[in-house]
Amino acid sequence: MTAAKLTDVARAAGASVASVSRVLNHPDRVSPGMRQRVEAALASLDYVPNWAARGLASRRSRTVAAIVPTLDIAIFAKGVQALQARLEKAGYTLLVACSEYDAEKEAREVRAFIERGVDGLVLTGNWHEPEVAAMLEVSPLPRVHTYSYDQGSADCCVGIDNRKAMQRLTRYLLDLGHRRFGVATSPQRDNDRVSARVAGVHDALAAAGVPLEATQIAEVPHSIADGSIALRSLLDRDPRLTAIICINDTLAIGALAEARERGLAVPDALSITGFDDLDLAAHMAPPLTTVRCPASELCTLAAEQLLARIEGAPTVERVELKADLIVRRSTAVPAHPRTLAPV
Amino acid sequence: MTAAKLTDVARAAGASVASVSRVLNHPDRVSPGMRQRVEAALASLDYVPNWAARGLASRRSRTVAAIVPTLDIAIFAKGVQALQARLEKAGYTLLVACSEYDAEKEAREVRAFIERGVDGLVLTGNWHEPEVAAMLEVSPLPRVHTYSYDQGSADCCVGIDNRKAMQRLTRYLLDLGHRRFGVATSPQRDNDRVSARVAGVHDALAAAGVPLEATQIAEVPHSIADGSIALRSLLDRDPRLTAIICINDTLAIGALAEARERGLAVPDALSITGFDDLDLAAHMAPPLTTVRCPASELCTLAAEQLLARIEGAPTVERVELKADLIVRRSTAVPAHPRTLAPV
DNA sequence: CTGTTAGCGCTTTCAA
DNA sequence: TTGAAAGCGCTAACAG
Repeated sequence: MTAAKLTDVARAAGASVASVSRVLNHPDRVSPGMRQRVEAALASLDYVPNWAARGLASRRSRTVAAIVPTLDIAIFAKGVQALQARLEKAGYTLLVACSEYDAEKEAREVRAFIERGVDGLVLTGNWHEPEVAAMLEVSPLPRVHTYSYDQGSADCCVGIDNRKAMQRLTRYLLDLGHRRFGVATSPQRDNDRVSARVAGVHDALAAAGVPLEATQIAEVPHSIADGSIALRSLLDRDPRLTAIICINDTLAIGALAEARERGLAVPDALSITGFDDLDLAAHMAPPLTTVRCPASELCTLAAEQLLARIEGAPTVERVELKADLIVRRSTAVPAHPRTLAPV
Repeated sequence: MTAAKLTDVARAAGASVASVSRVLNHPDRVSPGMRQRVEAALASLDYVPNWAARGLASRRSRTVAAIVPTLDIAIFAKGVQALQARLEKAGYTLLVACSEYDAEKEAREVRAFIERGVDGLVLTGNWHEPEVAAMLEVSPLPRVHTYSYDQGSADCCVGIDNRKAMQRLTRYLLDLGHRRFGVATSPQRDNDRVSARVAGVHDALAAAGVPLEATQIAEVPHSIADGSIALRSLLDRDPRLTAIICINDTLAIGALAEARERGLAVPDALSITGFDDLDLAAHMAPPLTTVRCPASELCTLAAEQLLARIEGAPTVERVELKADLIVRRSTAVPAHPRTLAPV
């Protein structure tokens, strides 16, 4: 027994395929009697629409694609989860791909999704290979950039102001009395979130007249272990550091582990901060001071913006979510604050 | 300028649409000269195939769907990541949905994906709503069940033997001298991985003649905080517990945090174990004793099995991966071992 | 090796 | 309100 198609339903209901199609897509344009007969036939035949045929005829796929760097970082996994949930509610399905922080791979994936005929695209960050913009120029597609808010973005973006948030965090550390900082970061290249965060540190430090040498910055990959490595190299270069700013919680967790390993008490001997506020952050030993990146809300909003655009909303909205500073117990007044003029 | 279609390319290349289609799909069945001309035309026209049309005509979507409970648990996010990577390599795209541990929602999603015309389905676990089997009976679809290995499964499954692994872990604890256990688990209902793990604990304990009352089992939801709650209720009911078996690392991390909160030294005063071996596990304080669930390998393999089945491999393979016990520093000999006959 | 052609299953004018 | 019919863009017989 092969799957029933529209003609079968039409025959069973004593109607035309057009009418059946109508009760499926525009039930209001059909008389109640007809609707009833057709619905009965639909049900009795276990009718299942063919997506490809529908897509071909209607030139819409009811599919949205998201490209994130990786799903192996909770903040993105959580975002995809939220995206999927919201999109599903609207009858859309979500395609996912990972760029692995490779701008060229991202561009290839964008191309593949365009071919694939998706109705919309969710991208991570505002910076992409120029080729991406070019492709989207040729086949204009509703799209939204997520996670970072960029006032100047030509497209719709919903995210946080990473730079500002990091300025705030740095200032908090400065206020605590810290003057010797180390920063542990993932590669800044092609990553506007990360580079904005590092810029935020520079901003705040420069404003306070506190120097930050190149040797006080460790750029490492993305794993927890890399956080440990970063702390190690930072401390090896300058054991007098009193505060380590990690550009995300993952790195911070690694740094915390390394500090423990070295017998360095956090926060008494060393303050460590993260960024993102993963569920984990609150459960570390000690609980991590960090900045909350509201991934779920952010992506839910992004999905809504995208949906609106797909259904024809003309405006390009840029939405900034706030990124609160969450002070917990991984930060404190430095053990031996150098006596300096207040900032 | 609207997108070029096959007929345009054919005209430009002075060939028939069939030939163009051939160089696209079966380049080997075409003469080199023809291929060259067509490829030139393809390139000069920036030809992009229409996925829906292709799917409709070929009755294949080159799309695979995966349903996982959530992406908010690293082990699943990592699996989806691996799935996507392997599938992408084979020219397939991945659709993702989350069941949120709701068997009925999972069934609805299966239905939606069948409608959607996916070529294959990746499911989590071996247990599903009966309706799922029924639907897959009606529209037979290559599918693979992941994470748990079940000898008796009628379908292809690739996973670990959760029960056996947990028996092993429990025996290890028993050998250490523990006799008073608590187990922290997520809901067992509709979840064969979890229930198998709990069964494994029962097996090993029963074999050793060590009792496990209902009060020694705390069933909580899935978050880290729930792990803390579980430990709290377990200890409140019986402060003499010396070992807490958490059915996954997430719960264990919560338990660890709670132990710390209560001033209970791990492992000296209390041993705690996890399951999964998330990246995190090794970086906890103390590093977590756990069982490794090789999510990436597992899902890569699952993707390959599925691909093989889609391309026509007839056999149903069941693949068991080994789940190693990873002993770290969250477990030790109990502080006050009761003197009992050796197990 | 190449071209002709008949669909794939559905949506959507256009008439009735 | 309903139906007939013309595609949507592509693949895969089939014939040459």
